[in-house]
Amino acid sequence: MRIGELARLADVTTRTLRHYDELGLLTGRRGANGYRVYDDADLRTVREIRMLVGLGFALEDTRPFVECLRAGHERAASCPDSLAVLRRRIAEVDDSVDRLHEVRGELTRQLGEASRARCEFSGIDP
Amino acid sequence: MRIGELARLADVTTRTLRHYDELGLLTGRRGANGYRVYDDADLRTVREIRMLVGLGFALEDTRPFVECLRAGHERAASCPDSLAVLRRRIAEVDDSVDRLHEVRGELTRQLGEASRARCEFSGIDP
DNA sequence: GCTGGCGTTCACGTCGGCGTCAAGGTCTAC
DNA sequence: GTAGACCTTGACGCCGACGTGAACGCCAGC
Repeated sequence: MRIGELARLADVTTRTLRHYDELGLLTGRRGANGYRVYDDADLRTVREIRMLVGLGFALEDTRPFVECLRAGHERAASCPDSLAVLRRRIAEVDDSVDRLHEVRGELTRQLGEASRARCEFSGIDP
Repeated sequence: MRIGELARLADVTTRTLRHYDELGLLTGRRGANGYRVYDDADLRTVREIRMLVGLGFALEDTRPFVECLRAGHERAASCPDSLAVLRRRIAEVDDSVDRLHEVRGELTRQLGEASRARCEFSGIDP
């Protein structure tokens, strides 16, 4: 299939697929006329990339998964490099959640103090 | 005081202060020589901005707080607009935490499936 | 043969929050 | 009077993941 059809099937734009090509992430074959030619494996790969991006991975971090698929593995995450990136991402998410909890605490503290200040100003007892 | 001293006291760069000036966020007075002139209130404002940025606010979202201080209020968060932005940010944080929990669940699911796949491949019983 | 719908490459624009020059003006100390 | 430590504006660079448009090639159907 050509780039337009793959884009429709994978629900991305052709620009996105060309971008992946530029990055060497999804380097399809070329037809005699210079057109990019893709197959079902490429569709599978794009879907994998989009799933990972949806989980917060940078495109560069999806590379091990893509290569794992290209190596013939059923599951893109089953290669050592993929697993390492996966675990790293989990650690990042945990850190983010921790930081957000701290931030949330500080935000509510600020909200409470500001509300009290407004009540005093209005002469309202909290 | 001039821009360099304020930068030192607030632990930011002069570029940062000029950037705030460009945004109209911290428009100081000008001396006879064209130099920016700041006072203690400006220092307080910069510290407020940096604190808010540390809590994930965009610079534009700090504007209500800055204006609240300029209006003479003790607490930058005690004005209606500040409170609205504050509450909105709390909601954003809650959404982010929820999304990160979902992401974390999906990540561990992927990790589990990939590990099982590797064990089957190695002939190791999980 | 020509229109329309595909495809191609090149290359700049977007968003935020500055960093990092460059080219110059100002003020102080020696 | 001159070094150097401050200040000014202007303008491009950076990061990531594309959007957007220009200018062109290819091919099917009428």
